[in-house]
Amino acid sequence: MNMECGRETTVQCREEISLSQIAQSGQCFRWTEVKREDGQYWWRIPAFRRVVYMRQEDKEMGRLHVSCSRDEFEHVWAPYLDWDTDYRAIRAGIPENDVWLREAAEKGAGIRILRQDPWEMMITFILSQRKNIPAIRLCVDKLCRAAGDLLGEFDGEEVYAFPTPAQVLSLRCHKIGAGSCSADDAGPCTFAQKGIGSCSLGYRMPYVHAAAVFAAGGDDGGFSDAFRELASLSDEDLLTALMQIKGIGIKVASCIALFGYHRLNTFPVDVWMKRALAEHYPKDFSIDAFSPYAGVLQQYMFCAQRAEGAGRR
DNA sequence: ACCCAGGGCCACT
DNA sequence: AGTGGCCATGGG
Repeated sequence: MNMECGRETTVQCREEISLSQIAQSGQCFRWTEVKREDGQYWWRIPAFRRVVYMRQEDKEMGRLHVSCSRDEFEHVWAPYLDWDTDYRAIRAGIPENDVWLREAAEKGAGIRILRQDPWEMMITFILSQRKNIPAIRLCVDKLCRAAGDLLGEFDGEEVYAFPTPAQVLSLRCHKIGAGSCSADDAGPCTFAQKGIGSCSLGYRMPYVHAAAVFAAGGDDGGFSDAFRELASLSDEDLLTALMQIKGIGIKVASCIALFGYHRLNTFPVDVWMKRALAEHYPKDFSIDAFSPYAGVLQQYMFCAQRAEGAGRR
């Protein structure tokens, strides 16, 4: 019996699933790989105001060891991992003649589209713009430490929940408001007080503020009606509604829809996707060919293109 | 020092 | 309706 872990459960997926591939797929920015007291490397995953550990052996593409009860896994983490979606069937639908994509999909067969918190995805991808992935991780971590609730101490470090809209607004940094602010503004600045500058938000600070204003609502620090209604919109209407928020353009809106609302046919086009399309597809190619799971295929493409790029640079 | 990053806004045509 | 400069910050 492992006293530290409390419990450990082994679960078996019916198809491939790879924690390391998911961690590298650019959709989650808070996973941390840690060596625990049992000598094993685990992914420490904070989400939904909880923390769970997961690991798997090298050749166990479908088996997971998790640090929670079977009941919690089934109700919280299996949905998070999109446990029941048939990704093999999705890969089987890739056009026969698209050899590059078929190869990319086989290499990335363990990727899942996580069902993450929509609000967290909204803020995360707003601040992702013009940042590389390590910088996004750093920025999200700073924001959680500055504004989120302490969940506890894990592996010798404090882990914080992702802040609520009200908590983001409560930062009251003089730079976060929409209006300009002179350097001698003596107003409160929680960011500075905590010694973390401005959470590295940079010019995205008013965008984060605008999203928090949109999402904040209710007297209980919950979400606004406008925010809650997003979930019921069609894919197209969801993108349009998201883009009404200053700082959310088509790419960020697509990421929010794909990773926060599990709209598997939305196809975020970033610099990597532009390279992939330029290098592997004809100029007049239409991504309609990727329907109805364009978003899943996009993740295979994203990982494959980044792997190619890493070799050249 | 240099270039780049899971872009978007705004002022120009 | 398209296009280019600009934005602030950290990694490689």
